[in-house]
Amino acid sequence: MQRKIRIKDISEMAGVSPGTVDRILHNRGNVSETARTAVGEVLKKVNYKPNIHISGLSLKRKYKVVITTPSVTEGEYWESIHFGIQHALEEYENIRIKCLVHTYNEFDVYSCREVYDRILQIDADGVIIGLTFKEETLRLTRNLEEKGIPYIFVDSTMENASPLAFFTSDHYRCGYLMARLITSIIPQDSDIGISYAIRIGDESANTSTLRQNGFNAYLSEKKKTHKVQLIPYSTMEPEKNDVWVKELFHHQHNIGGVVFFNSRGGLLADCFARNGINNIPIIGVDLTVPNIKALKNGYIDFLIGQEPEHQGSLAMKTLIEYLVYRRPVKVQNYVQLDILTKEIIDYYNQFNYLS
Amino acid sequence: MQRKIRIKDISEMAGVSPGTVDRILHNRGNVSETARTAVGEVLKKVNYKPNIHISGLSLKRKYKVVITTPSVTEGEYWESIHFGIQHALEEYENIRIKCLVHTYNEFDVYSCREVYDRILQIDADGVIIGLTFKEETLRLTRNLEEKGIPYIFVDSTMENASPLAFFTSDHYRCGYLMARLITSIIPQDSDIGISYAIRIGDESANTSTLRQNGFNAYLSEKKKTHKVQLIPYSTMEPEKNDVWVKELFHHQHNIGGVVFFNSRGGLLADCFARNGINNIPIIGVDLTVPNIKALKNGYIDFLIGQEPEHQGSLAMKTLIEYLVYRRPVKVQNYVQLDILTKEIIDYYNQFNYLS
DNA sequence: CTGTTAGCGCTTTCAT
DNA sequence: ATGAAAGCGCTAACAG
Repeated sequence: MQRKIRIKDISEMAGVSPGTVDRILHNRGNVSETARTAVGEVLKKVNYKPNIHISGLSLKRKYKVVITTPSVTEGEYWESIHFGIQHALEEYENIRIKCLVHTYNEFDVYSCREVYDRILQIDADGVIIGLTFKEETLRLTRNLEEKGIPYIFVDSTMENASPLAFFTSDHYRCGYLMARLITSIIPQDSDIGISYAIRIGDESANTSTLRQNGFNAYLSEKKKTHKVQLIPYSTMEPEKNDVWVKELFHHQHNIGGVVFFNSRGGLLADCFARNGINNIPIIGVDLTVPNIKALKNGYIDFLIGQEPEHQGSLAMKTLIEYLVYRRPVKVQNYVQLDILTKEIIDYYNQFNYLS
Repeated sequence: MQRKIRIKDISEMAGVSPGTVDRILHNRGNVSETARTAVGEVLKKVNYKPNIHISGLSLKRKYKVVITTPSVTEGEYWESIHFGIQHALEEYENIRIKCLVHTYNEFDVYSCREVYDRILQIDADGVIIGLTFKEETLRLTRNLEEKGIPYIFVDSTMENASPLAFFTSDHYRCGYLMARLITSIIPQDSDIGISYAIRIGDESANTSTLRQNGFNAYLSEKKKTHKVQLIPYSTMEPEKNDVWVKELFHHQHNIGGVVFFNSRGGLLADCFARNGINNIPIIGVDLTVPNIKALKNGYIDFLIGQEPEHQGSLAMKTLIEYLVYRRPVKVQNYVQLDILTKEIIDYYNQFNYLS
């Protein structure tokens, strides 16, 4: 294992000064073709890996990064994404990054538009986007592209956009997995209840739909004959939920298990608990505080996690490495899908070890 | 958000020079009581967080770290642990660490003793231990303790030792989880086959036993009435395995599912495949290459992963931070237990994003 | 266009 | 016992 190669080593090999090598590495211009080729030759031979921490030490450049996601509620999904972003910033503490967080109301497209307009006023170096409204976001990304500002998606991605990268879980596969799990633990002839969130307006949540598609795909691929019953759920008028649930379950019913494709299933589990509905397996997504509580209490059987901290952290790290070194970026990045149960949820805390 | 506090800031507040602050921070001695208390006062007030990357830049001290584990086979469990350790070393590239890897034959206590004797000759700054033989390891750790050399366990820990820390999964809980999973997918009145590895000598694998205990605990807690049938498995005489398996399954049998508590289950799955035994759910541990293959092919239904890369990486990071800053260390560290299925195994590749 | 120099935060060395 | 100064690898500012 040889000594690490430094800029000084390269400059000596190429017969130029360290300053010139630096200029070449960072495309700062003011370099003769001769010098460029000489250094290029050396770079081909040696495996130079710049040390970003030390770069940061002398890098005067300040970067402005905008983060835009739905509003952050404590203990919920988006908070984890933001934690991950913070974690990356701590790891790259030597790079001077100003983080501007702009959140919008995910149930209100006007709020989103307003926030996006504000973002477009900012002369940002990069943007991390957690999207909800496709049309609005498309307008944003088009504008960013015109300005040459790179952007990265977290949580989900979108057609017709050209992000620098995206970090999401495979929502379709998530639904597919949920179908496999629920069908493996309920009787073959029972029905499956699907909880769906009532939304105002025509924007249906992208990720839930993808999961639903994956779910359906599994059922038809495996020729499963379970009937599906929809269970409405309202965030706006929570008092209705109990009524709906009662209606469905206090009659004769054949529901063997329930799945939910959005992250609010813990609340449905509460609703079941209140109405004395036990022994119905529930499978859901996201490790929000209410969901985890329901998992621990035994109301939810499986939760699928999509590593939000990891998504946020990877997005920010990727953006930083791109901004500082123009490091080539892999566009499609699918994070792991975690299956959590009551038995192992206690060990599910990432990033709590050292920092 | 205020500017980060530096040593220079502290020295100015305490009315001493940066050199003195450094001496205090690192317990290098040659400091008057007056200076120590003055700086101590300031440190209490401000939240100084040293920057280990920059420290490394000027740190002349070289550290020698010994890694000792069972021999590493490609695609197997211990390789992942070593990958994780490498990953941590890359992240802390500025710290000069010489890594001495000493592996032993995990089926041969004499090999282990020999390796440990060699290790004791080394004047190491720290040791990372993946243990197999308890008695031998106890002798090693006693000696290390006498010499004041800190050591960290990965994969499993041991009573009567005083490691700086250990990073393992909760094996008991792992077995408990496996019991929950298998019983939720097999008929109530069917038997469960348990594959066990035949070992030479009286050393039974610690981790497998713990898993077995957890498994049994679940069955009795939940009053499960499944009968358990043992299926021997030999690494030494693989030709016997087919015979045993045939014997068990070609008679009338009532085995609804099989679990294995060691990492070699993929081979048993192969054995099943060769003998035309399908449709028997198998649950196992560890994401070795053969296991993953069997999972993808549908021969294994669930694999439990214990984040070996993470274990290795955390162990090394912890050791480094302790060596450089005497950072206080949390002793007991349980990593996550991952439940993997065919559907999501493709997304299970850690550390593949940026490095 | 290019080499030299100073300086980032930290540790180490060298005077004092 | 302590402050001042040099230097780690890198980038930025300056002088040519």
